[in-house]
Amino acid sequence: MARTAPPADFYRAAGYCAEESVGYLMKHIMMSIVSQADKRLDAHGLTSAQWGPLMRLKTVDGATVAELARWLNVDAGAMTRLLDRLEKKGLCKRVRSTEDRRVVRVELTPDGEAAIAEVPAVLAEVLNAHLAGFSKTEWLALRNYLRRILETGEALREAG
Amino acid sequence: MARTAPPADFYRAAGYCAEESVGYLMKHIMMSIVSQADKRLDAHGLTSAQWGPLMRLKTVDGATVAELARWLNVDAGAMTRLLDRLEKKGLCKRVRSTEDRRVVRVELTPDGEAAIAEVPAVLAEVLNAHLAGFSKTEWLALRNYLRRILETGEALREAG
DNA sequence: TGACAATTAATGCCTAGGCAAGTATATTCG
DNA sequence: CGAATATACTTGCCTAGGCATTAATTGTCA
Repeated sequence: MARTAPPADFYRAAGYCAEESVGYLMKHIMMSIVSQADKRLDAHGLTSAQWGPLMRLKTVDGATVAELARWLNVDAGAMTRLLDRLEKKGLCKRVRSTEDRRVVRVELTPDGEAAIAEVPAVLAEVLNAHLAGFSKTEWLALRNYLRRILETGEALREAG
Repeated sequence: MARTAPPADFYRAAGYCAEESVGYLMKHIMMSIVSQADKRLDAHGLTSAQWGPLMRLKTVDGATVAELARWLNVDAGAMTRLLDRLEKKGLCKRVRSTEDRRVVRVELTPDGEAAIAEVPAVLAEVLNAHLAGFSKTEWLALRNYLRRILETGEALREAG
């Protein structure tokens, strides 16, 4: 395992200011992105939480509940209930596996495929709108920063 | 109103890849930060959603429900229920205003003040841990990028 | 083989947010 | 003054996630 860098020293308990925290900024950016995407996806009968598993099913049809939950980094119970709602709307269906009878495979229905048709366009549009004014160099730098933070966060979780 | 830059052109519907999206990256970074902070704040009986209003009350004691909701960018109904839970735990109390009887002022109790004593240290620690390996220049650049995106997002909301 | 452990899904109970409708109070204007 | 309007919560109903427990099934190993 690669040795990890020591923690940074940018924030301190005394005089901590929310508006200067990258956490505060990212939280509010995400709220903006999600609400914009929700507004546009509402017309297709989807919420921002629902297109995730459907999009995953588009590339990995027959994925299991556990796989979807891991992929989206959510609880298995939450995924069960999310699939309940999607199945009730007829966008996917569950099929008990015959090889391993514990496993449930999830399949996209034609209605489900239709529902997610516009999702990539909506996401691209919303992201591009939020990145107005960014040069390609800046965008790449931002993406690298974010990737590094995410890797550090994953290392933190593994370290406990 | 300042003229806004045209949307960027970094993402496209065809071949859209979640892992390359700054939205996906920020979402998972926030999940990591929140879960780390939650783990540490659990010892003080707080959740990540609960320290927000309490910290705001520390600087603006007697803030109204509407002010707290605006500050945290959440629904007024959600704030009402969050305060229900905080009040039940004895961390704050509601006082009906006498000047304007529609208004409810929220005040921090001694238990509430004690509960948030460690919050700034926890937040600083979690953020610094996630920023391990960042130079001060990189951190400032990241913060600027995030601020610009947030401003663009707010302009989008106002524009509708 | 048979007890034990591990895995998969599902369920109950909790916190939590969005939206819409309702209630109480305050303000504005004819 | 009095009706219309606006504001400040509150509540109900929905989606949504975390944690703990349970049931069914599979794998392991003595």
